[in-house]
Amino acid sequence: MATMRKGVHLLGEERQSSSSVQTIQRASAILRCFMENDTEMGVTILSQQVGIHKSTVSRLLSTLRKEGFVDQNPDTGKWWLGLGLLDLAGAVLERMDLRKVALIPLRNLAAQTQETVNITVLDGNECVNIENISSPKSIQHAGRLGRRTPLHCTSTGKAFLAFLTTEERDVLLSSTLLPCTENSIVDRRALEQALEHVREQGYAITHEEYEEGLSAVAAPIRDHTGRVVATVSISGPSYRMGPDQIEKFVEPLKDIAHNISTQLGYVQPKSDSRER
Amino acid sequence: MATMRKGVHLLGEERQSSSSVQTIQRASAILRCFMENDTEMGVTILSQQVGIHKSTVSRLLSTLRKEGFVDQNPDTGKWWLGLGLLDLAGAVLERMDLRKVALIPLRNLAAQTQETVNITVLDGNECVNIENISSPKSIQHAGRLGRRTPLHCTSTGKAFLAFLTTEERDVLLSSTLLPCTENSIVDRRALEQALEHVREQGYAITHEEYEEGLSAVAAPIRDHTGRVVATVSISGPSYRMGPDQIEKFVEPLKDIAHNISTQLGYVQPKSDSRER
DNA sequence: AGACACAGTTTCACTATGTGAAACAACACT
DNA sequence: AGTGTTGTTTCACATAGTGAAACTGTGTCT
Repeated sequence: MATMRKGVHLLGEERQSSSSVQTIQRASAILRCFMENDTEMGVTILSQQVGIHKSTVSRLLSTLRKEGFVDQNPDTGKWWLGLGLLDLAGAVLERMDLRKVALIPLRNLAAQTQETVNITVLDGNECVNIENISSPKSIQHAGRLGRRTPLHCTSTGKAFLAFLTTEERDVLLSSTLLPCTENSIVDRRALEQALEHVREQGYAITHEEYEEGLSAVAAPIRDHTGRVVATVSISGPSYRMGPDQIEKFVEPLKDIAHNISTQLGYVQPKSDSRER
Repeated sequence: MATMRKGVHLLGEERQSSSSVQTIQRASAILRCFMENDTEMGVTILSQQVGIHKSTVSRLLSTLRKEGFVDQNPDTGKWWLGLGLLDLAGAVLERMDLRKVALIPLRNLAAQTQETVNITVLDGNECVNIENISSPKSIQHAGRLGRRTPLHCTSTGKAFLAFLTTEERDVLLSSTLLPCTENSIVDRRALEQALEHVREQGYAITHEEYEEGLSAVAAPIRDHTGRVVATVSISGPSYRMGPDQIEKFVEPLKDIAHNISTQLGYVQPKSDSRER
């Protein structure tokens, strides 16, 4: 009673189906906490934020440091994510031939358009950025490695969704579509219509559906099985991405998507009168 | 007695100074195991490689998946590092202003030299690659994000070592210098001499000290305190990096290192007769 | 200086948490 | 059907992880 174990039982918080290891969940929560706050943090603050006793946080951090997942600033004593993470991420990236294949055409596209160019893949119901070449201009869409975006209100997301089966879409869009801006499509029916349009055109456009002032075009990349495995996108501030400008971007974008697809072994099906 | 807990006590394997959390060590070992083997792996193989019971490995993996650290190939059922790692790595990279500042000059350098260009920082007694622009040529030095290299036999390493205090060097070079090739400098005295040369020149060269056929030049980047916080390097196959070619690379390389340093707030100390 | 506040680490008793053996599934070849 | 191989789940057990409290270190008042 003097000792009342407060935070121990997380039973309340959605008991996982197949049993999970608490320590890893906690370590992960700490790492994620750094990401969310995007600053160095001390033990006490961390312990408050993640709801774990500070002595435990201290112990976890010191283990995570030994493993290279976090680092301690020798000046401030505060903690931050460690360079060991780069090593793991590098291994992930290395195994994606997609990335190697895309490198050269992507640089050309970036040079040509002077806007931010990204490659994304699908992970769960989000797009993940696996390659990012930022625009040289100072007003730019600042993408970054690993950044995740929702599917229903981004050009990349729509480029994925459009070429899935209806069943697959149903799974990915099972939760309600949250609006990100006032332009976001939140009605499932309207979305299906938009996707039909994407299929016809072979690329997807968004104007300020995800973020005010941000516009983008994306085209699908297919592998040898014909599946859409990734997307290329060009994104930038809306005032530089008007209809006429987008017009200019579309052809090079589709070309590059097709070029990369071909290198991945994709062969366009013998066209039945039009491209499909 | 029927149950004989075999692998439980790791006490033997170097008991950590301040107590460590076993579960995290194990999870980390699994992640690292993927990196070392550089392939998808099944539960059984993994359990053999890291010396943990397969049921435990299975449980750890399923937790790691929930946290996005690993992923299971739906076709093969085998495991591999997860895209969630990119997210964390992206956060690490994002906080390095160094990287933002270096971006444009680096691309120019890469375009100009047509060889692989890297930026590294120091982590423990290794260099870590935080930015890599690969050469467009098909025979190239393939750097990658997060890759670690030793200090004593790389141009980047020497560019760091040369500008540390003797005490700092003593710490970093406390273990014996292992030869990587027959050109590697393994004698501490000889290394000091080489470093003196680096200080005079303001850049470091290695010819096949780290890997047969690989040559590189590196220059130090300093921050506002004057400390060497990173290096830029150009690396490629030795046959394209002869003395005359290196000669051509040196000036642009030093320029860019200086350019980046200046952007980080470095002001060259009022030169006492020569640059120092 | 001395006293106080705050932040991080270590100790220690306690038991909840993670563990491994074994049973159970789920495939893949014969 | 039968046998081997690989992954998951169950379950009893005790180890490994936990949190309270004590301790250490550092900064900041008056």
